[in-house]
Amino acid sequence: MIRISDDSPIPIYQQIIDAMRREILAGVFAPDSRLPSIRELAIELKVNPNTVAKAYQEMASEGAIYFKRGQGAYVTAQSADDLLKQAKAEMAKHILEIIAIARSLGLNGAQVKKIFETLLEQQEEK
Amino acid sequence: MIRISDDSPIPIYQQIIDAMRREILAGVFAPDSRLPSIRELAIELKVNPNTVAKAYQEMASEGAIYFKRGQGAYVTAQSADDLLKQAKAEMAKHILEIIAIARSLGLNGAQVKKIFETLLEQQEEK
Amino acid sequence: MIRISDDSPIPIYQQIIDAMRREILAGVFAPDSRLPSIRELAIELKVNPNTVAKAYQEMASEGAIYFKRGQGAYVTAQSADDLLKQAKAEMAKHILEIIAIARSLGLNGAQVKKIFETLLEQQEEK
Amino acid sequence: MIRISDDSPIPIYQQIIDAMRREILAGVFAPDSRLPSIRELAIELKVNPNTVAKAYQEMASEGAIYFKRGQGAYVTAQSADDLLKQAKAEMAKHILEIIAIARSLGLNGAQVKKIFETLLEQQEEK
DNA sequence: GTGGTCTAGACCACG
DNA sequence: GTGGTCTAGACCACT
Repeated sequence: MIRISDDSPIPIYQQIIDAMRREILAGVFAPDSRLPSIRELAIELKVNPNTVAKAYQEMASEGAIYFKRGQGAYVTAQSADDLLKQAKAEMAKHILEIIAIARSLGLNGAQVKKIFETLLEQQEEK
Repeated sequence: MIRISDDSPIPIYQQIIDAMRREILAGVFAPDSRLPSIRELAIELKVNPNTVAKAYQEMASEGAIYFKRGQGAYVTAQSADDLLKQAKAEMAKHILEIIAIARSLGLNGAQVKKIFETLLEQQEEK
Repeated sequence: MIRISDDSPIPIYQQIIDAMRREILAGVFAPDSRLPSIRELAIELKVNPNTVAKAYQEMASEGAIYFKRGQGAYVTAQSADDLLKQAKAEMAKHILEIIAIARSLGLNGAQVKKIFETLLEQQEEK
Repeated sequence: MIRISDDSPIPIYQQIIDAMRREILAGVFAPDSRLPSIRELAIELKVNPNTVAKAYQEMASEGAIYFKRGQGAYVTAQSADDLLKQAKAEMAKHILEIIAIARSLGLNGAQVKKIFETLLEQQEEK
């Protein structure tokens, strides 16, 4: 199930994209399997169909899914592979940000690593 | 001094805040010292004065700086400490994001740590 | 026989019409000969019968085929001639499009001709 | 000026894209020059702003234009070059179609060429 | 039933 | 002023 946060700064259609990406990666939706229809998902998420359509459209233009006319949306075959690369790129971005902050604090790599490990442990306990 | 990226997804006012924070942390602006005026900074950064004003307002509401009527903006005394906390909070956010992505890929803590270290080394070489 | 592309931007019913036209022109279906039934063709093409029905309806309204009650669809007698005209009209449409594009590039007739010949040779080699 | 045909089968947002592409190619909009704002163009074309926004969004995702926050849309530097390639690709598609039709009629290359030239002359006289 | 297009109108962030 | 997001609701083509 997908949870949409209405008061998040992240646009709803982006939240849908993120959620679908994760489900595809997790294997919930196998390659060439059918995704929920725009209308179905819109009702389930209590969101306007246009918003879901925008999310699907975006994923289609990225090549992660494709449409069969009159039949709905399907997962692209190599979708999971591409998504994995994208996910890694995402993580790299965040690490870049962390490094930038660390530098402004005058921290070196070893210190950054330590902070990361500490936070990682804290998060994992939850 | 500060470089503003016009086509970054990060709002200009936010870029200004980030930059000022780093300069305060680095000691460029000491506690109770006067910051450049809105107009000066706007001209220097080739940016709309409203944008600089918004950045200063935001920082003032965070308590990092304060205004003296008719005299401009000054750095708050304990500002550096607060900024450090904020910086750590920022880093924590990014790490949270990384963990969230890693989990959607089904990775465990050890694997995440390894990826982080690898990426960290790659970035540091640059 | 006929190949239907499921992910083409061209509607399936249109693909069926195009294919049937070519087969009639090629003499596969002689005048007044019986076409495959809607159900048969639907099964053969792995397509919804409604889609084949739409294609046949469309062709019937163009006069290319006609229905005998309870007996199926038949090729119209002068159909081949009409189809030839239609085919030429189709080609004319495409040429019109090419000219429109060429004009927007500021090319004159001689230049368009040359481009066409070059591309034609390239395609024929395949 | 752009003319929008309301009863054309081509979507309005696509017509806008086509028109803008041609104007960029024709040099009406130079690289890094500002395009009319979404609202302006919407009023001029008597069309809903969302429709213009969709056209602009599409062009941006293709890399033909880019947005400066709060300032409007601008033409990408190498936009004209890319558009030229796209235009040639478009023409190639049409030629492919023509050849496919010609083959179903049993025509050879020389005959196709002749038909093309005849139609080209007819069109140019208009 | 499916998605695609379009309109109208609202609210928001950014400059 | 700029574009971005979202809703509501309509109509259409395709299967």
